[in-house]
Amino acid sequence: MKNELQIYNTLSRKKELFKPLNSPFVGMYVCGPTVYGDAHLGHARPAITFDLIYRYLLHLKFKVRYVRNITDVGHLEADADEGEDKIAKKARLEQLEPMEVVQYYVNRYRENMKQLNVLSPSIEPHASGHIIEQIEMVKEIQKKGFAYETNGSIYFDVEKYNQSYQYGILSGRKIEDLMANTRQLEGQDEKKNPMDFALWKKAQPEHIMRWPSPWSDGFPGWHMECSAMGCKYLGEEFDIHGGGMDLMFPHHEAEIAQSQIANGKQAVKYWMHNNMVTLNGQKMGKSLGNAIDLQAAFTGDHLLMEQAYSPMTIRFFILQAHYRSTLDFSNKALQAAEKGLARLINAVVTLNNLTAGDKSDFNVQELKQKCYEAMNDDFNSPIVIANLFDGVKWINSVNDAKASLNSEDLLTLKKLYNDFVFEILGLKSEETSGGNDELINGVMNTILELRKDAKINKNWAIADKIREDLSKLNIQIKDTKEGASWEIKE
RNA sequence: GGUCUCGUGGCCGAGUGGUUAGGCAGAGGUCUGCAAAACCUUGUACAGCGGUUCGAAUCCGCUCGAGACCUCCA
Repeated sequence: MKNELQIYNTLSRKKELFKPLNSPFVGMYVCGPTVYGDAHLGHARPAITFDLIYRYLLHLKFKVRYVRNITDVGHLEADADEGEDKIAKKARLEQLEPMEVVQYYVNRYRENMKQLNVLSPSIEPHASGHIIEQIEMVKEIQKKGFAYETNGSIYFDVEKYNQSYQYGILSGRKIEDLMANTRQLEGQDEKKNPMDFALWKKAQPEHIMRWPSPWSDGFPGWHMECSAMGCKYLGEEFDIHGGGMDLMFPHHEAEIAQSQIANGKQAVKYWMHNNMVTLNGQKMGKSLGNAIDLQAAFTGDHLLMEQAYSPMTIRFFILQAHYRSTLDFSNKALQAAEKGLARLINAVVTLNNLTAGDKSDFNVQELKQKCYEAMNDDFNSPIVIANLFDGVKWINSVNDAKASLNSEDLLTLKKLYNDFVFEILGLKSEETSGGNDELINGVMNTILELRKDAKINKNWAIADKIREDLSKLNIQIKDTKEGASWEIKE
């Protein structure tokens, strides 16, 4: 039973057996970034979560089309500048073309993703490149009678929708509660009901990003893009739709309603939502002003950062928590992740140098089974990692000649770690600085030779001076049975 | 205010009605000329109060506390 993949479906609020609509093909759509600023630690969460899922599905030999959009139009500012697009606002402030801003942040986002070893999705569609598809979808909804026009803007009639379907099934909301609780915002007077959402917005004169439509020169409402692009690239029905929990309502709820009306069916089979990264227990978010940019985390250049943390440390840190739990950021936690990751990676290096013995002292098959069971249980990466650490003890004891593995088990173990550590968890060993520099390597080898001679001659003063002076340069000498090696410390 | 989630040892973080999570830190040890590094061993836990049960940290109720969504948000 646990040999089959179970996925927690937000829609049903329980784990379900994963059965793709058209196995072995899998369609997966994940809400991507709005490119009006740099990605922060919070953005790394869905990126890494769905990268893990993508990698595991590929590992299971599914043929996955993974679509992750770039939102470059359509998000309205909440407070000031009513109706002004986030991208357009940023552009005006910086005197740039909107698409220049988009390109700039897309490039930086991709660079961050690459650093985190996040695989590129199969398709990364821009919302601005799919205006026609969005307009067509709005037309369809209008034709079915679930949209109405006010002053050139089109709104979705939630109340009417709720008469035939259930608005709020994903987030567990009831329309009566929504009626009673939706806040009064500017511009609401165009709507029949406060909870109605915009499908198309007429652009104000100063609004730069605008497109012609049957109703007005304007831009699509921000829920439209995912419905339109998901449908275009994955079909009217597809397997997985992911995103942050904060998108559940209203964004995903609106998507469900739009697609239901436009296509006459539920678009998504499995809804998956990752939880938030928190800082001191509070959600990290751009608008909350407590976000730490990924770049700042990588360089340590931030008030809250005690040191720099490598992209792999960040990745490992995120994978050490289950994707549906909140994850609290702290220097202590990051430092723990950094050391734990080093231990794991070192063990893999050790493993690859091990030689087989005649007998096996460990049950490698059982370990392998446990790793797959953990992944099959709704992608439980923390359990996978815990299992891998159990194996680290084995690896080290074999390395210390305190135990042995026969050739078959050793081969299985090597494949297991290669598969899980690198392919599935997507970790990679980060080359220690200087390791590729021929000049430094040559100099260091000479120095270590001299120190070795000094030690043979019991000239401890020289040996220790070399060690201490190098240490001041953040070069750490490691004496082992096999001789000395060196490493540049952070 | 409404809806929902969570509360695990010094820190992060899994999980389960009865059996060691794991990592980091701390302590002890091996190695070493001494260190460091590495490796080994290892204690401390399930917010509080009731209830169900042979047995609950795990199920139910209440209390307290934290958070998310209801508005842009990963």
